[in-house]
Amino acid sequence: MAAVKTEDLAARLVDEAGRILSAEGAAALSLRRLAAATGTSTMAVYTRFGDKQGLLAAMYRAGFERLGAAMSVAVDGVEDPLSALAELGLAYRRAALANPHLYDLMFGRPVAAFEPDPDAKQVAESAYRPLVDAVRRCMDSGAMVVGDAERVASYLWAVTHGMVSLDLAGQLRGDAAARDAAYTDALVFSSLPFLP
Amino acid sequence: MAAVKTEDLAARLVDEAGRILSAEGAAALSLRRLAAATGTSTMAVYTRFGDKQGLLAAMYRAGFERLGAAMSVAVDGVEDPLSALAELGLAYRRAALANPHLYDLMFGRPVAAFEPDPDAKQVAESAYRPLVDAVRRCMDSGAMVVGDAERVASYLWAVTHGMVSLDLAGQLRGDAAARDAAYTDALVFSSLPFLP
DNA sequence: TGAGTGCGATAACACTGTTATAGTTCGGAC
DNA sequence: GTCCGAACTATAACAGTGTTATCGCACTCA
Repeated sequence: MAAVKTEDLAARLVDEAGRILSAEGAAALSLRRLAAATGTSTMAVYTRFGDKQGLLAAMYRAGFERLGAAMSVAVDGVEDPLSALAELGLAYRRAALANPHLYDLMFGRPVAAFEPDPDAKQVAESAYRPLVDAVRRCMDSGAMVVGDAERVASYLWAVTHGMVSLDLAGQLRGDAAARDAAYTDALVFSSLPFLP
Repeated sequence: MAAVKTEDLAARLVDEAGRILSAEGAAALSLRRLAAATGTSTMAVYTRFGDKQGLLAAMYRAGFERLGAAMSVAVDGVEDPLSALAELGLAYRRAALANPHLYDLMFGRPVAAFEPDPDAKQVAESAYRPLVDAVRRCMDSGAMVVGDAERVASYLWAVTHGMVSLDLAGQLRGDAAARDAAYTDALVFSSLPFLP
């Protein structure tokens, strides 16, 4: 028994923790529960991640890595720069709605004032990179007025994040179809100030 | 001793809980701590609010009531409809930055998957009303293209909320002044699509 | 004055994250 | 083959959490 490499155990802990978080929320994610589900003891978390915060930080990193990957895939092969921008927006919402609790961990403080360490924030930056690149492509191709790409990207991100966040908090009225439509409208509105 | 009416005790519990939440975050808000600070026992929370969720719901309500009041005051006496809209946006951010943890409670799920009950959401709606009114005034006065005021207000709210939320999560780069500027820029950008 | 009733204080229960201790297992050296 | 050393893990204990049952007090009303 115990034919599991230690490297795999760390990954399995993060995976299983993500599963519990997605399925039952932050309140259900206890170390005893996680240890039982992974077939080990709570000490595994402490030797691997230091404490629960370390585990959450690893989940935070994994979440942004997956988000960044999903965003990259979304624009892969899309020629038209404005279409690529729209695809990014749609992919962002899709990822958030597919795993709301993980989204909470990444963009809120669902558990005990968890503060990501600086190098974890670097990973968050990398998920933001495809958006900046897409905006820059729009400017280079003349689809957008030339300006500060970072600033524009930051604004576009705030719009998508705001819509998704209000949606998840139950603050947007209307059924699912109406909220879908409101989101695509928001994508259009957000880019209008920067079109030539 | 004990010259405190029961009505006052409920209010004092909510007040003191808000103080602890603002000062030290959600992790520090325990019932024993709250009871000690208020000079009573944990049972007071259970007889008044049922359980901790009930206390959080009361705080949620109080937060939105204060937010709505702050928004109403912000537009009070402002004649120009577009200026009123801008004042609302600034007041919103001011309120959020003044009490980030309460903002988390209202727009996220900082503690144990707390779900506000429907009538508490009604209070949240009332805080949203001044914004819809301001948009409608813009449309009536010709400062904005006539359209669905609720939909436009929802979009404007998403922009402000998105900017504030990313700011609080530490996802916006730049110093305080730069983030202030980015916010006022965002207020301008957000209204551009609806100007005549 | 006395009965009744609602409310708060106390203490216990099951749970949480964390840590100290002890045991187990695995690798390599003689 | 045997033994040592060093990780790692399981177990159990500690302080703290939300919650609840029990008990006693105080206040109200007849």
